[in-house]
Amino acid sequence: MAKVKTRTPLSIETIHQTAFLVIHQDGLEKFSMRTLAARLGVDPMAIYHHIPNKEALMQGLYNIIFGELFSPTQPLPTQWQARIRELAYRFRALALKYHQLFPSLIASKYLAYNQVKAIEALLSTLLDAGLEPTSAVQVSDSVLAMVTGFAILEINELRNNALPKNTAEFESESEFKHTKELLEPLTSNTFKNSFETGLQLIMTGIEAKLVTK
Amino acid sequence: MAKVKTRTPLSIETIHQTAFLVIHQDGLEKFSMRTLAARLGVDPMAIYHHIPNKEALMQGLYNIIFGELFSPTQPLPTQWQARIRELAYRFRALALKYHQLFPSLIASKYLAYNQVKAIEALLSTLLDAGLEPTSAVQVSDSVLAMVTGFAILEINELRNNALPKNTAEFESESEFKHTKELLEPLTSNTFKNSFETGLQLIMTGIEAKLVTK
DNA sequence: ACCTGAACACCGTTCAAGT
DNA sequence: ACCTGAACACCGTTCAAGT
Repeated sequence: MAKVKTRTPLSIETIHQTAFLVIHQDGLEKFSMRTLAARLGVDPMAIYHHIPNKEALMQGLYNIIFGELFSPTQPLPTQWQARIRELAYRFRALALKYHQLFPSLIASKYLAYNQVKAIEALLSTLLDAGLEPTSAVQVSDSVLAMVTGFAILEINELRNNALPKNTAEFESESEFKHTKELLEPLTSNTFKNSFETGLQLIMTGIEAKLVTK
Repeated sequence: MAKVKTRTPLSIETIHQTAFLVIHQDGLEKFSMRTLAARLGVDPMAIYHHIPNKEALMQGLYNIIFGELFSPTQPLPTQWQARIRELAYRFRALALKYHQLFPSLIASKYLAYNQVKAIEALLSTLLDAGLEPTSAVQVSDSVLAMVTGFAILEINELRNNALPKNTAEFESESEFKHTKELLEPLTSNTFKNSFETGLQLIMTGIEAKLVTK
């Protein structure tokens, strides 16, 4: 007679799944091997049977996140400009969806397998567009840098602190002369607008590169 | 008669200075309030008399780092293109100099005062170039995003893992068709080259924006 | 094969006390 | 005003043991 109290055995999938849950609900600060184990209803050390250490667990999460870039339901456009835009916007969407995890993901020293796949997709597209291999690598780095930078800018809502709420106080103690004309655009402009502008700057630059070739 | 054993009293400056030393020598992982106190020859709690918590200490370090952007010995160029390039390259130089600290600096939710000053310098320059305020903000965000992204790319030497050392193995298990023509540029191209290319892409884009205005 | 429990070597920080 | 020391509530991880 089989035991009734047989719990579903701990699997790497449930570990990942529960980790996403804990991080999303309680934030990355509250997330630890011990809080994760508690949520799993398991001894902290049980997790180590499926994963060598916390760093490996995090890398697994990062890889799952980037796997979503290639959801088969939505194929990438064929035109190279549209492909690059689509990849960039998918990256941004992931950054916002997993905003708790993204800053640490970005700071990570390693690339997950699905991140490499994303870079390959970028490189392929740029080669198809007609760039030389060396140019393609450099432009790919540039696109990657920009979307990465925008991710943390947007997640941390930086630049919202770039100018103070109290304009008068600021003007008195700063040599910055453009506060008045910039206060309105700085507060009203969204990061999505900036992201779009940044993408356009790069696309214009690429097209100029293709013409002068 | 004054005591002989009077040590130089702990100051915020020596705390910062020693923190930079410890982090540079032993890495950010080894850095803690306790290891810092040990290096200062002081009880861990002595530090808390000069600083509210570790987060504030880190913010202080970040602010000092960005203070170096405005070293009075080297004034910024007057021409707007040269100014932006100079600011970008100074940012990159700081990222490489303080590579141990930069990933956590970038992931930080707050902007240090001198970071705000740097953004102001960028914005001023773009207004001087002739951009509308709204455009200036969006382009400033783009430049900031790109240099920020390149900082972590270069520090973590990412993209070096983008393609495997073993080409044969890779080709067999991947749909990626461009390995051969990209292997050479991917290994030989430096991030400095990519940084320069990224900057050119943006500058070209800005100039196109100014013409069509 | 999978999980547990005690233990180790750490953290940041509070709080009461010393000079 | 400045520093100390014990203590609290945590970490990630090793190691020996249990089923």
